[in-house]
Amino acid sequence: MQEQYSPREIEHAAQQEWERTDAFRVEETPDRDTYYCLSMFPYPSGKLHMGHVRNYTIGDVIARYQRMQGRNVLQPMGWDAFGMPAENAAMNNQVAPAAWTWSNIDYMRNQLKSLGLAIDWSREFATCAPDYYRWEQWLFTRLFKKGVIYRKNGTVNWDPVDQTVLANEQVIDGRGWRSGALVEKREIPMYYFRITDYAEELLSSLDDLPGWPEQVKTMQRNWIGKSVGMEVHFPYDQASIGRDGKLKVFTTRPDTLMGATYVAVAPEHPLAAQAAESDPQLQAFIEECKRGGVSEADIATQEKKGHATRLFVEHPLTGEKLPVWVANYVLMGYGEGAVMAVPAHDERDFAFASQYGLPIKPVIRTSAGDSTPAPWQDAYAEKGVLINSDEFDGLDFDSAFTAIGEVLKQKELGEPRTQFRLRDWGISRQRYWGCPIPIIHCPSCGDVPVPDDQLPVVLPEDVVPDGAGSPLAKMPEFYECTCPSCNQPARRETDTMDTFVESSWYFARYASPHYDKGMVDPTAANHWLPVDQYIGGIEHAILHLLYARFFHKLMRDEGLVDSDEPFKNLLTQGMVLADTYYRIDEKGARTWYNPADVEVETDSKGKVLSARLRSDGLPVEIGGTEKMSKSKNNGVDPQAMIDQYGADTCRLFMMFASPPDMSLEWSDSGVEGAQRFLRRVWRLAHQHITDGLPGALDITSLNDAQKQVRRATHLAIRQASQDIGQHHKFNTAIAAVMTLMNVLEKAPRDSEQDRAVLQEGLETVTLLLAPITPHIAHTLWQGLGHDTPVIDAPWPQLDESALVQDSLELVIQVNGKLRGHIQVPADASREDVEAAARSNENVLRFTDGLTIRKVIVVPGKLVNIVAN
RNA sequence: GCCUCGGUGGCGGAAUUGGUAGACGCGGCGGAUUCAAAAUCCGCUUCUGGUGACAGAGUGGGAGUUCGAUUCUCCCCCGGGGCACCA
Repeated sequence: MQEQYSPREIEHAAQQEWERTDAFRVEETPDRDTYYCLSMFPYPSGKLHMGHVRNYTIGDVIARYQRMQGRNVLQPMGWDAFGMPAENAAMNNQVAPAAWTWSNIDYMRNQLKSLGLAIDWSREFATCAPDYYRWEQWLFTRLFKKGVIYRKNGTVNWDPVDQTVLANEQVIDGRGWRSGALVEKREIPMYYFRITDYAEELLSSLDDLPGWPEQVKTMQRNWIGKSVGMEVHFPYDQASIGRDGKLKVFTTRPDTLMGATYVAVAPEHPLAAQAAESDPQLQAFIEECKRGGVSEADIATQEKKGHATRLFVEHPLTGEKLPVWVANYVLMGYGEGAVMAVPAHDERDFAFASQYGLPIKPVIRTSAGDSTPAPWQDAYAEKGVLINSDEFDGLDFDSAFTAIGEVLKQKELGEPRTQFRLRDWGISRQRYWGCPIPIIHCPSCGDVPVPDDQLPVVLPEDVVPDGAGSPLAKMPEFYECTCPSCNQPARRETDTMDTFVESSWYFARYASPHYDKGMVDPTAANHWLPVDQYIGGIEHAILHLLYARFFHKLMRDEGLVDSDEPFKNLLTQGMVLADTYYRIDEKGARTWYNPADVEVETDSKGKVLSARLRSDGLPVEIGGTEKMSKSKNNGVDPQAMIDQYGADTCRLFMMFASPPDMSLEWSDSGVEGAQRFLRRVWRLAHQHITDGLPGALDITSLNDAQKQVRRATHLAIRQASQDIGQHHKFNTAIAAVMTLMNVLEKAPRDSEQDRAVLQEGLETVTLLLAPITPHIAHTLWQGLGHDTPVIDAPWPQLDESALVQDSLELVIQVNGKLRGHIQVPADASREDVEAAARSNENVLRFTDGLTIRKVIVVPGKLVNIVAN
């Protein structure tokens, strides 16, 4: 072992040895305990950012720790390779998305390898490869035939200038991000997954996931949003529009039905369109509602507006005429796209009724009384006894629910129903760089799925999109085809799939990544699945994780996997945040500048005053702290840090900075300290090894000093084992090793036994650090005299007897305030402890003139004397 | 707007889940070593008052429960994430 710690050399050597011995390649070995450790695969955006380093180091620490527990650990890596950034890069640089993506993958693969991750690279794949997405298309055709996938209209953001559909991210303040044009809502046909058919199961099986954070399960439950309520029909007979019918609404408060004073429908509701046929003003209002983006955040924060129609519906119980309004706050996507409005007991309806002068009729006795004068009070929404409701007066919520449900059922005007907030998953995208939807539109046969023997539908790879419309729709050589059932000329679907589809099943593909007879090899898939530990950003808590759970169930129902859930344990990593900086051009478009290119001015207290771009010295706007992302250009490239300090230092620094589930504002202050710590470990080990390795440790003949050192070693084992193995708190595990090092550096090294105790300490430091800083651990382990590599060494065992102490220090409090410390024998009785506390000098001083009322003794911890 | 998580020294964070607030590290200050510097080592470092022993205050703000609250309860403020086409 060299005297100087030189990360570059030892990291290179360790990585070469792992590669030479294929150290992380795994196979299905039936007699071994398996552990599938999976980190969310990256989008190949160009370079790694700190969030990636954090994510993959966490995964690697867990994988290596599990290997030291003796398990057969699978840790794969791949690329979520389809997506919008490739199209944007293509437009900016005139490179085809495929070429851009593949070169990013090559660069980022090298970056990942330089981090020394224990990955089985033989299983690597990219989702943009036809032998991957072929099976996605295969599953699509199966599901389409089963009716799990269907076609209907959906609403998208339309940029009238660029003549293209925009993603929500591309709509900023209601305008297209490139054109600056006001965005409109537009209805187009799309394919949908019937995820709502699985809503009940997706909800209930959350209870079978004790290894998931409560926070994520809560968010998913709320997202699925099961509510029990009533479907209520309001009949209408409208000579003016020549149609009869029933307006269906869903309500969770049928007990307030007698207080309904109007109904409101979404602007997209068919009844709104009917009413507008003879009403130009209403027509104009509906047009106005089309302005702006489709995202819920936009819709929910816009001003609540409504417009009366000339239509009326009948109250299902009283027959009273209720006016029909069109309101922009009613969402077409939830329930029936129509609501019954009870202004007296719903805050939003109350505001709307007040604004438009609609009647407010209280029908519930609440804690605020029998009436509902303005302003709104939260108590108005309470459940209570019914009033002003004829035959239902005096009933409480539950009996009113039942009674009103029965009457509605008799009249065939409604019945109890469960409603989910969850909507079916629309997956059609009018984009190029995605998996083609395997459907052929035939004038006589309709939508025909592409037969298995014609899969995959290969995406042409040399296209450079221009940002106007869908490129595939302009390529006859792609879309012209013949119908598989009737052989007549037909047109291939030119939409591609949402990229969430690829990331919904990749975890299963890793079990048999090169299998060419099916989506997965069921034997391999069932060997590895479910994933034992899944690690990824909290930002995926809902969408990705819900879709992956849904897909796993779809695959189960196709007989491809046996398990019900894909991820047994989930660790949601907090995001790495960084400041954002931008400038706005004359069109209103924003250009984002990387924090590395910006100079920040602060006052004497460190408060940020202004920021300017280094290259031109001119000011930039400060956009706040956000997650590192391509779109805000605030990702910090870890490469410079890896080059300067090495992978171990980066890994150590990143793991020491904070616990994995906490969000982290990026700052590199402290990297030096991580490096300094590794140098100290190296130096002590080097000195120890140079002195010659000691003989065996004899724990029966240790002196007090040696016992203290050995106690420190086993305290570190206890702390690190809990922190890494159970709580995934790597920062405190590292702190424990640092504390141990502080002891070892001062430990005596004179006798053979001194040095045997130190040997145990240094071996412990090496083993505890092995998952976190694997390269230095690899070298130290050899130096400490071991032939087998540290990756296969067992995790150190705690010797409880090393922790035993003869005496303890207790805290003495008077009235809860710290007043002193006493040293007592470990086996002292409660009486002895109390007596020692009472006679403490400081206690006497602070209780002087007071009467002692109570003495609380917490064994091994403290004594609190209550006096007044 | 809705759902969810968080807020502790100058900074990152710790606190065995109701029992010594600030572990461990960064930064800062002082010292040793050195011709000098780097590196390394030692000491101090929450705030206020005091030369000091020490005392008081203190975990976003306000109230409460308790012998004792960073931890539990209620109200409020601020920040992060998600909101179905960023991934």
